[in-house]
Amino acid sequence: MTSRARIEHMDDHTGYLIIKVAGMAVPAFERALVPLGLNTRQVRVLGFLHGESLSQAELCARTGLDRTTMVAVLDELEQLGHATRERSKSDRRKHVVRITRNGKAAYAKATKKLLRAQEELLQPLAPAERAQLHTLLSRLFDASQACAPEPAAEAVS
Amino acid sequence: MTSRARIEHMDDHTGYLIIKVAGMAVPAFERALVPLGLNTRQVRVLGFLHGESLSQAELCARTGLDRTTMVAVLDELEQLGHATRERSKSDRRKHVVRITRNGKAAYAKATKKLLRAQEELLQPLAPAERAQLHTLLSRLFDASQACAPEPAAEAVS
DNA sequence: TATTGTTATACTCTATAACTATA
DNA sequence: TATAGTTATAGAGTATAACAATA
Repeated sequence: MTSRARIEHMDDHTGYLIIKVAGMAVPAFERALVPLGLNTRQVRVLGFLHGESLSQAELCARTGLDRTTMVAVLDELEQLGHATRERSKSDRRKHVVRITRNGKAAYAKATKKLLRAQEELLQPLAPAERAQLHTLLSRLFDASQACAPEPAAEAVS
Repeated sequence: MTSRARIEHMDDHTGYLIIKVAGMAVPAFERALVPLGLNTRQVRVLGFLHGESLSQAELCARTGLDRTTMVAVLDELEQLGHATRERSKSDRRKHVVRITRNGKAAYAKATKKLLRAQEELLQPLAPAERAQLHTLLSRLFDASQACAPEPAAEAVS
């Protein structure tokens, strides 16, 4: 070869491809929630409240959000009428965070919107390929989680 | 089942999985470059300068970076001795940005570090699966690019 | 002394607009 | 008038530390 090998842009690497596709997914999801007046972070938190009432610290542990950020998110959700805070009777330092009926309805709508956005994002792939992609990404994510086990968080009353 | 359908966390959706895996990849790549005193943005810009000299505006078009951000990145690269700026003779408004010998060496090292980081990230997957993942992600990305065609940028002197 | 939630602060990123010099 | 590069500035987002209440 007359020198100058084909230029290898880091943009072509699989790792960077992941980042670029995520860069498409993030705004797509945020856009999908705009009509509901919600953002993905709020919806994520609602998702963890769907089955059980948790303290703010426990919500932080599950979502990976900072506790100062969690204060802001819950302020927003409370103002929207999607969640409530009340002091725990067993440990008065803690707040029991509950999702409201409104919050559950909003979460259901949000899930539909997000699934539609995902549908659009994954449209170039056939169903079997989407399943493949899901499996491959799950394996990558699970492998990383195996290293850093999270301490089990219990529900509060 | 006694009501209460299985809770469907948005964290389990493929779209969100992409975001989470990207959330692992970004810091992994940044960490890989720390020993070289570089970040991914700088390396990306270097990658586009590898074959040809470009104006800042053309670099912006290719990388998608804002022109004010590009100023900062090139300030950094210039200070590191990895790139140079000089006024174009054909159009004195433009700067011809060139990668230096040092810059090429740094880019080569950075590429190795990034490939190793990617290797680690993709380790849970067999080679054939990595190729699959690459193909699937490429299809998603290419499909999105097909909508917004970029105007061809020419090299400068 | 440690933990829960809160507030205040600082720091980074990004986006916008305004300015200059050239065309 | 429009473009290339630069600078200044404001906003959002994030991270840190300090604080009050409770354990």
